[in-house]
Amino acid sequence: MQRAILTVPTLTRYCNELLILSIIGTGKKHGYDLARELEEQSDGFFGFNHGTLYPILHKLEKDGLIRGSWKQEGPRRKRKYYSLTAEGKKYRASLLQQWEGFFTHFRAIIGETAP
Amino acid sequence: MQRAILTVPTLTRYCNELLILSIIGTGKKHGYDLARELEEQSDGFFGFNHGTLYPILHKLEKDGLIRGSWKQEGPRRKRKYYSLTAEGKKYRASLLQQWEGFFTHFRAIIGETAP
DNA sequence: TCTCTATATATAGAAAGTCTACATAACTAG
DNA sequence: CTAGTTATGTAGACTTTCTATATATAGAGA
Repeated sequence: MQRAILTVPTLTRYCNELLILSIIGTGKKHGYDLARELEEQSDGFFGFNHGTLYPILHKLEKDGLIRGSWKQEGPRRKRKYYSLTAEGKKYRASLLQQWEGFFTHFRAIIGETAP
Repeated sequence: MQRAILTVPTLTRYCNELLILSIIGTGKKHGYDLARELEEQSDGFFGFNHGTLYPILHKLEKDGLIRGSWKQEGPRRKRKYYSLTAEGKKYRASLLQQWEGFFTHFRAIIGETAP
């Protein structure tokens, strides 16, 4: 059997990427806004450190999965907005599929969570 | 809201612990056997490197979550068998609960996986 | 007997990735 | 005009896994 990319050791990284790609997928976002939306949508459960978020965004952009463009806003303020590329959409779909596999296998081993 | 311990950054570690505690929970196991069972039960999806597994077992033992005891087997062969302590059972239950919370929030953000 | 493979435990150092803290700057409300 | 929020970014510490190596027993096959 082919070993999944979403094994436990790489889990953190792929989960972060999936969260980011999913939120960007709902419309153009800049980094700071993205972190806030993640926190709001999860009732504070998830939260990116900025020192974690920005390097991941840079990496995703370098890999061609998202496209960033600076936008002048106000007289001096600039924000960098990101959107998914076609490759990014494919990548997100593959991560979702991997996630399903992970969840199924993981759940089978850890058992049910009845109280 | 109280921040969960099973956030994305700590996910890998807690997943590994949960897998280990779950398999040990089904009966006394030694390390090598544990790795094999994990691989078999997940159809090869999961697999521990030995360099990862043994340090985790030592840490869990040091923290009083599992108890290890050497057992003479054959004339010269020794194996170290592990079993869950009462504290380990509680810890596993808390990890399971955290996992549920994680999954619910994560799924809400990444959306459905329809093809 | 000898050799190769599997079983079994363990550790050292490399590699990957996140976290904390800091740096910079503009906007906003009082 | 000052304090807090918005906004992006980097450096270095820290945590954890991964790869590779070391050691030793058991069993199968030539």
